[in-house]
Amino acid sequence: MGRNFFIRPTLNVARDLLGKYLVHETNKYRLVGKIVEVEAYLGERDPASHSYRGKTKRNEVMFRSGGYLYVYFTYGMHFCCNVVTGREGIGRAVLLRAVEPIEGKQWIRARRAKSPTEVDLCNGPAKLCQAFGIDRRDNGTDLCGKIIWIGATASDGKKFAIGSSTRIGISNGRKHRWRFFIQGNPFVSRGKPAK
DNA sequence: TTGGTGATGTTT
DNA sequence: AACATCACCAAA
Repeated sequence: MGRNFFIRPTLNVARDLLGKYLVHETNKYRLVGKIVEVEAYLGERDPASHSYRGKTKRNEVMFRSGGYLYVYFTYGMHFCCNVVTGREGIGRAVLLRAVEPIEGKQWIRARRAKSPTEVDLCNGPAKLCQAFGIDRRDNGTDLCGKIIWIGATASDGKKFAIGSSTRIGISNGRKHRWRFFIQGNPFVSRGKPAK
């Protein structure tokens, strides 16, 4: 997708990311996953967002213009990745929470050796990053480049129903239903929304 | 199937 | 001290 796809209201980008492909390509392999679950984080108006209190060294990438990858380290062992949205200067992004493996499954399985079944390979934000080999080195990657990008697919559009719920694993901003997923898709994480 | 907890490091 | 998580174990 081109830059203009990302420089739009965050909630629209979040819903439109569903059904699209996340691609990670190197000279060794090409990994592709269909995005089935995301969460929107709306910056200064969202107490659950990393950018709620303004720009820091950690969240600097969130304040770039749309179309960059914000990767953060969490819980002492995991990485999660976000698609930055909107104009430069506002810290908003969409967390990628789950994808359905499409291509390069041998590499994905190798990285996710602990995963007992196909659906457990990428059904969580940290699992997804582990499966796709995304870590702190990928923070700030331009998604309009040739290494990690978002691809349009045939399943784009209105061929599936979009479900929504409150976001998972947060303590502030619980009231907002800013988690979106492809309804009925088995590769959506089974994490329950926080009450 | 559900719920509790340890692992582990960065940020506040 | 909390944290945008995961894997493992025990209980029912």
